[in-house]
Amino acid sequence: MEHHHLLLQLSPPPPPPPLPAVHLMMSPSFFDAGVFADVGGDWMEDLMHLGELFGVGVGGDDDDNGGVDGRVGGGDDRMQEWQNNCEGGGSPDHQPSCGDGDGDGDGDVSPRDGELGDGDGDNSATRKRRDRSKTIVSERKRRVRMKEKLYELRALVPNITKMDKASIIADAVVYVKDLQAHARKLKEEVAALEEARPIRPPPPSAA
Amino acid sequence: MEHHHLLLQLSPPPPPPPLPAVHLMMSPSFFDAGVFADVGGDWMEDLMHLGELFGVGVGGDDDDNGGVDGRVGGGDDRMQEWQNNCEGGGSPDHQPSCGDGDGDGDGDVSPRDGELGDGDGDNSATRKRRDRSKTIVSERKRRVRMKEKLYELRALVPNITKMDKASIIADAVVYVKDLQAHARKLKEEVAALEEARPIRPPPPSAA
DNA sequence: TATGACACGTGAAAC
DNA sequence: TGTTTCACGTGTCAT
Repeated sequence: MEHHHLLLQLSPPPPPPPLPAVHLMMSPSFFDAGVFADVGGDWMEDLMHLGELFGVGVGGDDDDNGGVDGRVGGGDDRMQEWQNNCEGGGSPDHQPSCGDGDGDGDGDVSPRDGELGDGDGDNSATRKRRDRSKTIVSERKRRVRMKEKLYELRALVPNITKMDKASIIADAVVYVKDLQAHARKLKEEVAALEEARPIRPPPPSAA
Repeated sequence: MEHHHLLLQLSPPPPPPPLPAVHLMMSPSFFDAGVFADVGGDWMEDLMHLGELFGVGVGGDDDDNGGVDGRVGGGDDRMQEWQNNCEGGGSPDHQPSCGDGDGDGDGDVSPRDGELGDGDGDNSATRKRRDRSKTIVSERKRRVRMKEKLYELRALVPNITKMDKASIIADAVVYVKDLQAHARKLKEEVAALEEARPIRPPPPSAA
């Protein structure tokens, strides 16, 4: 714990340092020889989908940020670490992340599909592969979106102690409580002050 | 098999709506016959670790929440979905979630260890298994902690539009901005009001 | 049927 | 050393 990282303590408006410089790297095994080794021919759609996040392929809504407010944190999109892309590479078939007992043999198509049908390269295995990589991209977008929201929340809270995701939310919680209490106190103070002088209703100043 | 789980649906905090009734279920295959089928003898520590979350084993700091304030959301610990517990069960060895090319044959010891040494059941494989399940539990605790922080943040924000994790944070962001603007306006209003009456400095009511 | 949200386990990395 | 945080891919459920 203690995670010193950098603890930059940025004030809300000014340039937001993109958070502790976590992971930020690109594994050399991506775009490596092993990726294009024994796969048949449909690795392209995987790369297209996987590349959506970078903005290289489709001009997409990568930076969603248009939901809450105007400007927020700025583009702090970063590249993640592609550990072992696990798809399109050495093991084309799914390794379902756990021994699931293979009770449901619904899919489980023959591996290394693609050139065994010769004519139709769009059998169920290819289709499954395709929308799997689409799911991966969607999930990654979802993660990025939540992280951005977390960053703008962090940018609003003045006293950040730690940079953990959970600690950011915790600090935001105490800050919101403080702010609520402060606003309430201020409000009743202004009420008492106005009550002391009934004449001249208060200048509304700003609507 | 198609283990349909059960969907126990216990409601965590009584007064506040417990969030969208997300997943909340317990698979019947946990504590099932398959778990104790062919594993040798060291499944106990796994269950002990895995059971820490429930509070059955170790009297631990499951409900961390004691960091921010007094009461907040209450203990909204809930049980997660144990899809296929993947550890200690049918496949004792690791299925590393992806074909990692097995370039590092560091571990990969013979499965069903534990009673083959008779005297020392603590070889490297067992040790690795053990601290792996410990990592799993730690990670799960981390997830629960962050979720709880998110819930108390949600409890503070009055106008919640959606129940998504990202939307909760987004609504909290706009609420904090509103609150800050409101407090600032109130503050200058009270300043103007005090300036209009210099005599008798206002009793601070609550110092 | 397809998409979104979620919890999970897991390797890497920072402490 | 071990612990903790993180992003990832994946299966499942609900819309």
